[in-house]
Amino acid sequence: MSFCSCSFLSHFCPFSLIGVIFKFTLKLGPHKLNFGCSLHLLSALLLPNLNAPESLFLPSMASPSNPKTLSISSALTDDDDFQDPSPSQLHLPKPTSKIASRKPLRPYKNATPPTSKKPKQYSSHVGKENIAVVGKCTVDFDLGHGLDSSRPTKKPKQHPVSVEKDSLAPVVFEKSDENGKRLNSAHHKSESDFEDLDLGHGLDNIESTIDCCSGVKRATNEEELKRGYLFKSIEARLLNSNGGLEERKEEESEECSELDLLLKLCGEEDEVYCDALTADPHRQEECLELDEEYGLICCPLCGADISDLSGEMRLVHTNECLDKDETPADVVTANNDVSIQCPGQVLNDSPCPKEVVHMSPVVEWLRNLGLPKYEEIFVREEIDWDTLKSLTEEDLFSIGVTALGPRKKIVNSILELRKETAEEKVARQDVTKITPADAGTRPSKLITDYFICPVSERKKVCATDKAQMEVQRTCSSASHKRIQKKTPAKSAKSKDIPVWCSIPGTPFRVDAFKYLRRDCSHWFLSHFHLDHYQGLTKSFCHGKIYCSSITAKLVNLKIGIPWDMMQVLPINQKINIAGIDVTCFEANHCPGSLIILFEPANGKAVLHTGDFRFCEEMTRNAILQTCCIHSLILDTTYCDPQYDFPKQEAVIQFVIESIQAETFNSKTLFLIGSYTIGKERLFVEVARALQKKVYVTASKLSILECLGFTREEMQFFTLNEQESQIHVVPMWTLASFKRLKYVANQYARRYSLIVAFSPTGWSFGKGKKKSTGSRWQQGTIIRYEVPYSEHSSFTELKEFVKFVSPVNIIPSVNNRGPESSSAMVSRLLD
DNA sequence: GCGATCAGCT
DNA sequence: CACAGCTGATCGC
Repeated sequence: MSFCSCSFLSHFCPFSLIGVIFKFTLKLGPHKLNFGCSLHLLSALLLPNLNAPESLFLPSMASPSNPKTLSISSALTDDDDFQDPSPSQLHLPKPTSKIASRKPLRPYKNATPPTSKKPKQYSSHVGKENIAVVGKCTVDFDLGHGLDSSRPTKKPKQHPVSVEKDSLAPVVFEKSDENGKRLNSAHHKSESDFEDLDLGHGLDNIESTIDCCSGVKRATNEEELKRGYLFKSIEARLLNSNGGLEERKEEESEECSELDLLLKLCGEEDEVYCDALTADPHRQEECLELDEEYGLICCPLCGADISDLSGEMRLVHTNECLDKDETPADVVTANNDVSIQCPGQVLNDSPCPKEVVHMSPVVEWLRNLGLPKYEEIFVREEIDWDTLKSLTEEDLFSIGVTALGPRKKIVNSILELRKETAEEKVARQDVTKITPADAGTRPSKLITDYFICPVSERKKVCATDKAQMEVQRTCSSASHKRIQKKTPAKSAKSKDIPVWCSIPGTPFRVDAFKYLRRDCSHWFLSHFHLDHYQGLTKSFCHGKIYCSSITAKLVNLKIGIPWDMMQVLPINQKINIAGIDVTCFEANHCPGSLIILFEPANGKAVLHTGDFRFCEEMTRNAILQTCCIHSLILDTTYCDPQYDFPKQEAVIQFVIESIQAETFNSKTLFLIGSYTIGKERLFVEVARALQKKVYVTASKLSILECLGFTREEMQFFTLNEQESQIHVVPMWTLASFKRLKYVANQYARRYSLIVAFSPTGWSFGKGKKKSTGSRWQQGTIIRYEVPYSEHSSFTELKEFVKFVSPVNIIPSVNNRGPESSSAMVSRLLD
């Protein structure tokens, strides 16, 4: 059944010697791997002075339709045509290997949240210590220092460009009823409908490395924190240090200064106070009850009765009114009906909220801090907003807030309030200085921001500056639009929120921590990669963070966000958050990555893919099969036909075989690149196939412990670098030969050859060879770029779009505006 | 000195 | 180019 995979021969053998290939079957653990037997002999003869050709002759991607088939190029033919195998290529059955048919990794359900610590002086960066350990060096060398002087510039990945929804050419798909999958009327399923679905075919059944553990527990064993390397880690320092709570100062002061504008634009002094910050559904119910008690609440823009909406949904409603600009569009009303907004309606003419909802700002504030249990104490002690600001830690202790955590939290927040009060004064002075000309170009803020300012604060602001009336008059003509910020953006936080970070019809944001605002209290994090959680710090106080169990563990471990700020989202199970149905699916990107389905009351479901790699299992998911997606926020990282890289299995197989070909030489060191999280599957499968341990650093192990590997899988990792010649290292250490040489020097005594694997989809881009790997060599260092991608290939993107058949597609990567957006969408629909 | 942020780089 | 992230400079406290 097994056939020789001779591809790697060409790496090490002179052409003249590759003519004859003997075959043998090598048994390793559960796998049979077959290699040309001449390989070992020839390679041994040639080492260490390798003189290999540039190209690789490797098994091509297994055909999707027949994963058992590998296309193997002739040893004497440069495999430059991966995508279009030449007729001369042999098509042989794939060796019986678990890789292709193996069940993906299962999570280790009982994994204890790790408590990694590492000495600060050892390394200040995750992964950097790897090299130090690897090299057993006694000197502190830094691979990042001055190794490469020529550094090309790079644009930021995501430009915070606001893309108007309208500018994204809506794509209308034919709704197919094929296999009952997509029906025009299959909209907005009820809870019971979903209960009837066969979830057995959902992603629950997909075994994966990125499965979530349910029931996340807080780091339970405090003792573990204090032991060994875990104690002094950067993570520990993050956890232990006190963070400042400054980041909202500017926003707060702005909100309060601009609050007057809105109130005056409304032409009334009435107070509206909506609970916009709580993530607690009970609280929203309370808010609603209060509203009803006092009467109607209308949208200040369109005048619709929004009394029946929750505070959150009122925000959504009014934001959408603002977003609609002059284009008549649907607006969510209290009855979830669709109404037409009056074009050009200005605030001056807008009906204002008629009644006031009084809720103690102190109670509100406590709830926002996640400390509702102290409400009773504060009410009993008759602490009002002003008194609150003068409370000291001793005061808190004396009234019964004895627990250290909450007390500190309250003290920090009070300090912040004091600062805000001071800044409000400054802000008010600033407003008085704005000339009408300035005001016309003033930056904006959501009208809904005004709903969340505590009544007492608003009163204060209202009572002051008459000059604001001037500003209001100037602004009113454009007041139905978002006004520009009054000062140039200092940071991303004050920039416009990209369209792919907001979920239309909901008050939710996804991966939008760079754009923290007070108008949102539901922050979704699709996965734990820097470009998605950037802006999230341990001083985060803008509401609740929603993410997978694995992501929550990492957020807690690496950033220090307390568990009570996070809510773990279940997989394949619909839950209700702030009145909106939310269902999560595994994204097949990195461990813990999620695709999130939002089903707002307006019936326009939004599917946010986060970063994802489409796989066939997704098409078998009953919920995705039946739900009509209105907007698809899509990971368009590789939205270009040139990125048609192979399946992960094929690349894994290539790496396994490449390593296998060399393991006879005990003086070969294999390095596999990895991100903080990501690429785990590659080195786990290598370990499994070769039945060898892989060396990881303590820091990396602490992360791996979060990822839900089984006990069996965890045993593939070792902290003893002597125990394995396969080492997992940060990707950046493999970025250049210069760095690799540095590593090689550290290993000079033990290893005569370094073979590094850099797994990334970019190795398949323009000007790259279309193969499962490109091989580069300098002396005794061999560097493979293997197109192991955790994003969807272009083909997969097209398949996914076809499967989902959305009305709108919103590209979330490389989206620099309407032009690039529609170009990507067009490519996907071609 | 520390944390947060950003630009510049691979 | 960009994946994801490292590094040093700077700022504010």
